[in-house]
Amino acid sequence: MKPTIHSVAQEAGVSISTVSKVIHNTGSISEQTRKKVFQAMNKLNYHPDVAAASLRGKKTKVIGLLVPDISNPFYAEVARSIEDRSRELGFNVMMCNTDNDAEKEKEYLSLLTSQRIDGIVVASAFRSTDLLEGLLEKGIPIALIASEIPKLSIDTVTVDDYQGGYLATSYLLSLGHKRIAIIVENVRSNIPRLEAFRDAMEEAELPILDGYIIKTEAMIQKGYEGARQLLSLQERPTAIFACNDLLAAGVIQAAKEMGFNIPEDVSVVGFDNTVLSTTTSPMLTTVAQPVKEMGAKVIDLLTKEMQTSKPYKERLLLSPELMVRQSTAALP
Amino acid sequence: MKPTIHSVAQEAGVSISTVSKVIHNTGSISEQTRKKVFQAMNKLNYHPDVAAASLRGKKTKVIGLLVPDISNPFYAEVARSIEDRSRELGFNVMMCNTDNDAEKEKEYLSLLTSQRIDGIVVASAFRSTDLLEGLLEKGIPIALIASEIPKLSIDTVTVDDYQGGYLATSYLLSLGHKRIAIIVENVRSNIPRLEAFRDAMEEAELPILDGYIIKTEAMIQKGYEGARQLLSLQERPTAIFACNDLLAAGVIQAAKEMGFNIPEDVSVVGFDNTVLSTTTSPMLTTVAQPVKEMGAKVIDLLTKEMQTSKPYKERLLLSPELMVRQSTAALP
DNA sequence: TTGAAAGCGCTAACAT
DNA sequence: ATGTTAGCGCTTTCAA
Repeated sequence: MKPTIHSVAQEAGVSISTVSKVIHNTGSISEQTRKKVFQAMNKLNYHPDVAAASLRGKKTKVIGLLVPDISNPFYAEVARSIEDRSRELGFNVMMCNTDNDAEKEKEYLSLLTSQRIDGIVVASAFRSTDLLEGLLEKGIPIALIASEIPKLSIDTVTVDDYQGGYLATSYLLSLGHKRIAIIVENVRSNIPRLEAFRDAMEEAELPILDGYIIKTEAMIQKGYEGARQLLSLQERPTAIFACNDLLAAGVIQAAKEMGFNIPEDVSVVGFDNTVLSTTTSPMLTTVAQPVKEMGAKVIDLLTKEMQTSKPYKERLLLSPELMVRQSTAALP
Repeated sequence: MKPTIHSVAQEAGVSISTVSKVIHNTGSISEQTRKKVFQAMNKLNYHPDVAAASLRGKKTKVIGLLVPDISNPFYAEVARSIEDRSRELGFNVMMCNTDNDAEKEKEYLSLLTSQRIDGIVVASAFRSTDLLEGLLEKGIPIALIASEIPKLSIDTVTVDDYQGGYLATSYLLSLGHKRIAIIVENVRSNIPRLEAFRDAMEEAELPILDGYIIKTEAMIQKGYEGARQLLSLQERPTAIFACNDLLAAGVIQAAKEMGFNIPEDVSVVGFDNTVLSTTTSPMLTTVAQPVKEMGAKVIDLLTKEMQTSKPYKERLLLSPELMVRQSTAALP
């Protein structure tokens, strides 16, 4: 039998409330009693039952995490940083993969709310926001990471996507490229990246040619297909900005397969700075998101929210950094 | 206020036990009452509180997952497959990163046991096994995936590591390679891979040269260092078997940097068939683990164990498959 | 400084 | 077919 607070009390020859006080360091107990209780806990290898404690209004020390897909290296790194910080603060993380699918998002949300979790971190797209709104109204602490929902007042941590897109585009521009194409993922975070691309091109008084903007999903295969399409164009681009590393990896594959050299014939820039960016060949020039900091920050915001529901929400935009590697070169 | 079984009962004008019966479809209730209750649940948007239910001896529907590092693509894929199957069966997954560190393993185990989880899946190394033994004795369902502890009687799902190692080595042998080196990770699962390597070499009556066996950790950087070491040898290997894709990616980097062509000068074989194996250039020949099946199987074993503690444990060895890509070639 | 007792939301045995 | 009731392990007044 698992030891309970009763068995500990019995073993120590005190009442259960005394044991509870010792555990939580509340009330006042004599040094002697405290020692007895600790001994009993050790002897029985007692661990308080969090479920029972949470029934009495305490917290569960569990945080729900909704990601599109943990096997996507970017989200794996996000998850890691979140779990690290959570553990430091004594929280466990419940992992949910939504595939950005509205049905799954809904299912998980209901699953999580019946699990009495203390808060939710969302990295999933949530194209339908009413569900989140509902939880927000109920006062369940929620925070967003690497995804934004502008119309909702909600704690958010993202990289500055606009700045990232601008960084990537203007770097290609500075290299002398004029025919630059972009492959974006069809999610909210990519909108500012595309916008920055447009702005940078306009500032440089350069046109975005027909068919130079491709919207697709975050898969290597999709990047591959997009690149084949772009590189088959009459006027093919000399540089491609792929809005995440997965897409960029596909672009590199396609370009090589079609006989183009990287970076001599085509420059490629990615986004995220995942492991992939160091295993492609040439290694990928990419926009780095400060994932460690983002994960830590989002948990800090969430736990702050759990303590006292703040009247205002915070929106953190961390700065991206361009990692120049070998997939980009000056136009000859 | 969160609705409780009481509020539902009141709303529906019945007793709480009737509501409970409706929820669990037990006892007998009239169609009419059932409908009333469902309506009330919907109206209040009621979700049963799992914590409270679990207090009464029911299950928590939570599975703990211990992986070394979720940001390692292999474990990310393992985690994904585990979560998928868990969700199908109505379980949530609590994610824990141990870094194969004994301290963290211990901490998480104690954290998980006080969380009243229904079972634990372990992919972490657990060099010290007494902790697991303790849980096993307590009757907590545990299952291992992609890691083995031969001396413990415990449900286990792994790829046939010996066969995988044999597959890789004999493929290189069949290509005419004679000077083959190996880089292994210093964990249990790699022991049979190394053993198979030795056996295959012996059967081919080929020696394993001095310094041709390198033991290290699963990091790109370590693979890189290992390869630099190997390729600097007087008698350098013509083929390198890296016991996971991360190491193999490092090997490819080092080889290229030193001016060797792959596969012309050096053949490289990896293990795991993660995303990385398709983003390296050339793409990596590697031993594929059937991750989807492994994840599903381990959850099936675990849930079976949760229902009735079987007197015997199962050990599943799934077959690996060699994925031949472009990093290997016949010796000229 | 300590202990008794009420109840958190729920299930299940037992009554009706 | 439906309701009453006794806890599950714990926290937290309140009383001693």
